[in-house]
Amino acid sequence: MTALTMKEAERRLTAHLKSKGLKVTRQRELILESFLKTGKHIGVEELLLQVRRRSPTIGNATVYRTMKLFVEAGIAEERRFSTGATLYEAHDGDEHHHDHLICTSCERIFEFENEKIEKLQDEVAESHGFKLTHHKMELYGLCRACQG
Amino acid sequence: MTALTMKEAERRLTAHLKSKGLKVTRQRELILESFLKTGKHIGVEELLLQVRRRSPTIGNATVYRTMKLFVEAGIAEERRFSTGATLYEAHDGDEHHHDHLICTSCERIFEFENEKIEKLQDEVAESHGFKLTHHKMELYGLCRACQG
DNA sequence: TTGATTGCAAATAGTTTGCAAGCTC
DNA sequence: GAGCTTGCAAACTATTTGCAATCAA
Repeated sequence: MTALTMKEAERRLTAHLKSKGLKVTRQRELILESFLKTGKHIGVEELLLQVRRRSPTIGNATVYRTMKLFVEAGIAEERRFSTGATLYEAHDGDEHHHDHLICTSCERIFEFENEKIEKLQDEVAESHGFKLTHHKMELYGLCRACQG
Repeated sequence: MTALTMKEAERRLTAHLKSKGLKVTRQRELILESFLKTGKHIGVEELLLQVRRRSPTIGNATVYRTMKLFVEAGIAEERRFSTGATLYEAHDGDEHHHDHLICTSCERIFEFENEKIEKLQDEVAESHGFKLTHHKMELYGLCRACQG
């Protein structure tokens, strides 16, 4: 899984902004940096805290708006797990899709890839006449550490 | 996929209530009836409308509380699709789990079962040391009718 | 009777929106 | 300078909670 680099992310962002007549702002760059730095599955609240360390007056609306922009720009993906709040993760953009294992006790989230499952999903979709665009698979249970 | 009958649902509900020292009330029975009658994937708001036709003063909090109870009693399952609000569906309770195909255009939801996928999921979980309790799989795309 | 339950209203969590002031191009 | 953006506060949506009155066992 190739990680999304800052360089590549900036490229996508500026391209997207330009194509929409939007602007590069200090806030957008700050949020992008914090977002990429903080790794997997970050929520708006946590991201806001990160960003405010460097720019204390930033508003939460800005972060919400910016994360949507990142999704449109192909930088971030939105995830809504059972736990309520929306989390974002960096969108690497290669063909390898990954899914999630979620511990219902400690709430930690692990990732996995499985090509066989992906293939079966395609088959299922096809047999129902569906043209698939994306999917979500989440396995819930107890992780090793929480099985006591 | 055996449908959940009213009789079976009532049995599960009274059993659950008894085991917890809770009570059978008019509201709980009304909500149960409306819930089972209305078929797949109903949200609290819609359910509330149904129930209020027969008992106009029922409060939404009661419906929320009752649906949680139904989940605990093994009568209902909670589903959070990408579309925001939580939907409930009847929990048949046999071993066959089903997943969803969701049309991103008309928002219709189709169901499917696939044992091979389930088996692979178990393998994945095991290889990560997880003890699985449940899962969610949603395939998004265009249904036959929406492919033009 | 007694404790669970209800309806209501107020509270909360997460997110969105309106707007005047401030930036970016 | 034009118009996009921001921060703030208020609005909104979905859900939860406190509480006095009511109901089931």
